Amino acid sequence: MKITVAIVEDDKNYNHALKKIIDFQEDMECVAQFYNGKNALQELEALEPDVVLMDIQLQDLSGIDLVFQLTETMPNTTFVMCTSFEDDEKIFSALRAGASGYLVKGEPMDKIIQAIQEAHNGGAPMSFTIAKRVLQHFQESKVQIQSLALLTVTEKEVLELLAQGLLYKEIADKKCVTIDTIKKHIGNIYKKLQVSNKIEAINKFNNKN
Amino acid sequence: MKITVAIVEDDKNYNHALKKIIDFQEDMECVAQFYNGKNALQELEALEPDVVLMDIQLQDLSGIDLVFQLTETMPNTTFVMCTSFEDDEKIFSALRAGASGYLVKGEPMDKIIQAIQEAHNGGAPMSFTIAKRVLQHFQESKVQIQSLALLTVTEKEVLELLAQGLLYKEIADKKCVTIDTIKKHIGNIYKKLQVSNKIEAINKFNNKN
DNA sequence: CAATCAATTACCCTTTTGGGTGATATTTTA
DNA sequence: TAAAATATCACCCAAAAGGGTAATTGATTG
Repeated sequence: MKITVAIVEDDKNYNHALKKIIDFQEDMECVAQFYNGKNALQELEALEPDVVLMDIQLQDLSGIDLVFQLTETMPNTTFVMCTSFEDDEKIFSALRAGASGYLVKGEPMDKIIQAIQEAHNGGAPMSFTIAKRVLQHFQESKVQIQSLALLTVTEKEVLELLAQGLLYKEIADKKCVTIDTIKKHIGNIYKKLQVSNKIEAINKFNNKN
Repeated sequence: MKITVAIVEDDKNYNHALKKIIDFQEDMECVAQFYNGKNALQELEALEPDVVLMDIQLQDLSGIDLVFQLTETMPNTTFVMCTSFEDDEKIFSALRAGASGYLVKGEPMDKIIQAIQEAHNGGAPMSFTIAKRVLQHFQESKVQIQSLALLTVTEKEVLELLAQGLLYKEIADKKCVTIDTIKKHIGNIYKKLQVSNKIEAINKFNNKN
């Protein structure tokens, strides 16, 4: 069985080039080409391709929104984003929307073929630069982790519970101490983290900011 | 210039096998082998290898803690984790600690060589299964995004500001409305998200939980 | 051994939140 | 067009959060 592939890409030349190289493969077949988001949204569901190569910036719709909707109704299809520029937020929105892979254009054609196969096998093909961004996303939290190291064990436990949305009273009950003790701990936490309310503290805890 | 590589791995056989294959490469050289964390911690800094292959579970220390400390003092060294099993939490702690790559053992040797090169070139080599886990991590948030779709544009803006740690008053000023309006919006947000305080709302917004 | 740190409790006070009700103008939708 | 949703403002009230001071106990550390 050939892997069926659909292309959603408004650059006609690139779209055609992709089709050519896909059809050239023995184990692949390009079953549809779309040049805008609207048509893709209407017709893709009926086609049920194995893999969709999706441009991120279409004129009419955002490829990310498209993926967000289509992954709901097409559980057996995997989506690989293709984009000419890498914007941090775009990468993460696309991954959250349900994309299985993320390639930058200009990737050599054999890499794209390899990515289609990898995506179809349940993998997560990512371009060199994209994988690096994803890594950096995790490492940004390191600074926060270090500031959390200032906290005592009890303070960390309290902050953890606070981050879960518990009230002072509830934390006090859970730890079997009075609410005043919890207030004191939280006051100390705020001083150490140099914040002045729950949310700022929790943002540090959750390595946001 | 050869890429200098150090190995921290308590399985002697695997450690030796890695050294052999690395030294076999024309552009690489294994400059040190460690069989426990303590020695590695003491000696790695002086060696300044380009790449360290680090086992996650050493008998004496956690490879993750080791990476956390060493990345501080060795900014020019990249760390690639090697592990025999993939535990979600371990993966993300390792990445947060500063690892640049993450391989599962049993990866063919040529993949490991390729990973060393990729890591040294600033990339983020990850085994197939690891990359997939990382992807899934992002996609877990999709449910939350959908519940946020219930909110109106204004409500989303208010929630965004709330999540940044602004007070009602500050949000009101920024949007040039009264604090009562903001209170009303926030009340509506809580009803729609079925929560009863800031933190629960923000946790949904930040796709935690 | 003295000093510091950690955890605990208490009491004071103000500000911030959250929930309720009600009203008005505008826009969207059925 | 009538009904529903949205955005706006107001007032009331109670609960929760945050900041200050002070004191006790136990553990750790210089």
